[in-house]
Amino acid sequence: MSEKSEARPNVVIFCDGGCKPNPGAGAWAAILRYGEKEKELTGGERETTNNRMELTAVTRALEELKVPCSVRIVTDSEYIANAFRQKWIDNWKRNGWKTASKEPVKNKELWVTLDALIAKHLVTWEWTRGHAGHPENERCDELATETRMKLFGC
Amino acid sequence: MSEKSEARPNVVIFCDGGCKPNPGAGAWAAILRYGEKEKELTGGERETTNNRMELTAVTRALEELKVPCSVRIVTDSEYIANAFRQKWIDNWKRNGWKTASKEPVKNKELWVTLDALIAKHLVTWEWTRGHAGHPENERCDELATETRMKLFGC
RNA sequence: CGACACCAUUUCAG
DNA sequence: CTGAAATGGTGTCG
Repeated sequence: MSEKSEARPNVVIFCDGGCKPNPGAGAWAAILRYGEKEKELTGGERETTNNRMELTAVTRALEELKVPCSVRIVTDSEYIANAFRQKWIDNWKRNGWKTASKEPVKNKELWVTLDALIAKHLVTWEWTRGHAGHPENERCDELATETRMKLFGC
Repeated sequence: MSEKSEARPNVVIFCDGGCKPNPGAGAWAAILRYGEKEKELTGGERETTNNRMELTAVTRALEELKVPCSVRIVTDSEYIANAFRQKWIDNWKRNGWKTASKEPVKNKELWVTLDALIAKHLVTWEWTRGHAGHPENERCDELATETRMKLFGC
């Protein structure tokens, strides 16, 4: 009910990423929804991991937003959702990007980029179980698979 | 070209196993080829799994060999082929028969038996995709199905 | 130890 | 085409 959030456009982002094999040829996809408008984004990399693709999907989607928004992000990656919902990332930043077991956090550059994008918006995270019939999640899955096949023939 | 391998008879083993339903009534079959000679083996169990039948097929075939041989084993089970080609079994032995995800390896007794048999021979593994027209693989498939029907009527 | 995701093969059912 | 079981692997975190 704050004046701040009322001023922001409401956007929903669905995203997914995959890799075949893992690690290997990967692809990602995202759907941005703003009112009646929808945009689909997708891309791939020849040598990557499943988690990097999941991170890339969110990041690329957020990069589309030109003004501060209220964003609901729907992902099936607990790796990503928990990093923000359970504040893992706050701990990482606090202690020099080390995990709870003192190992360096993987994919740090991607996390830093994502974290900076997140800061511009009012973000709520929603986790949905993969392959459980969620329409937009399944659409992203298909899109990413399609992209991977187009780009890498597998 | 080593004297060791020249001394060994050259044998080829084709094998397959199945289960209907899975788990349930299963059967296996193997073809041993040594020069012009061929022997067919088959058997079944009332309550088993697909993978146990695949393992049993190889094991029973190897048990026929009375002297150390050069053996080419042709299977459509990546479960079995990878256990040896990708050295899964070495890892299992190293860390107390736990899988990569710390679960106990299934069918351990069968693996141990098979591993001991393997050690007596010079074995090369060949994987062939199931139901892809490989004549001996299809023959084994037929044989096993026949056995399952004879023994369990299904 | 737990969780999620990604992937491979086989075996079946409809 | 749609399911599920039997088995394995990696990517990542608490």
